[in-house]
Amino acid sequence: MRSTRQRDVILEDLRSVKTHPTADEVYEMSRKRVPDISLATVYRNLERMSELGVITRLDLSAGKRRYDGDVSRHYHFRCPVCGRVFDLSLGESHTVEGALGVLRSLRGVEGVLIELKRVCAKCELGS
Amino acid sequence: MRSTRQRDVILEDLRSVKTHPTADEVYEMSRKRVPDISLATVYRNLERMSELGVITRLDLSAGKRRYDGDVSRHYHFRCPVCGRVFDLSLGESHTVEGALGVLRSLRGVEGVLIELKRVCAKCELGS
DNA sequence: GTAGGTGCAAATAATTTGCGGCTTT
DNA sequence: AAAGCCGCAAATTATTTGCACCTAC
Repeated sequence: MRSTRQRDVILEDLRSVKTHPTADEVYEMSRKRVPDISLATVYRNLERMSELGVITRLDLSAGKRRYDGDVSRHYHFRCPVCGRVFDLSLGESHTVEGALGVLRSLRGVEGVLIELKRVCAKCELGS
Repeated sequence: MRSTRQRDVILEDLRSVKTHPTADEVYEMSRKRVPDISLATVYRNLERMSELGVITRLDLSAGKRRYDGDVSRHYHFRCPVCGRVFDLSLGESHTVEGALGVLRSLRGVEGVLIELKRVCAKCELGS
């Protein structure tokens, strides 16, 4: 994958925020520095970079897909009302159970989704 | 909400399967008994019934929304490769932690998503 | 009788793709 | 120069909506 102005800006922009922007939101950010960038390019690059593991793709909303510039191991939760996606720290134990504890202890945010990145056997086995 | 042939068939069909069908899949099922049912009617009814709590709407895939005829308290997980959504029992402890234990103990299926049905404070507080 | 429901077709919304031209390497 | 990108516009996919007709209560 070679380096282009568009790709670099998209990645920088994605990494500069802690929200988990949609392709559209990244497009609006990147347009400020590369005014004639196209939405298709943003989609293509986000897709490409998530395939390569440079960024993370979040399929946590039914409507829009979101992206995360942080590829370190952590979980997310999403509010079913507003659709926002928040980071969830792993907690002291560094396990999912720990993350659930952190989630419960948060004042205000009660949490919605926890994401575990594994694949079911049916898929690993081929089809 | 009054009872119509279409609505009744949609609900029966949804309840008759343990997969978590998309609107499209429900449409294909219901068409067998009500050949001239329209996809719009299926969408409208699934949406309506999930608002009323008669069925559950699952926003677990980025692409398609899925529906569950089982409204009892339970969680789901989704394979990130094939997109299928499976039920996850709550386990002996009847808690999320219990469900995670069940998930881990399953041979083959290792799990992907856990869903907690709560809302974040920002939403409860108004906006 | 009428409020609510239905089918159809058109409209949105999110994402993907074909293609001719431009840029890295 | 060649492979890889890009912008644009058209195509797809999932879902929603407007409207005229229909039907359960």
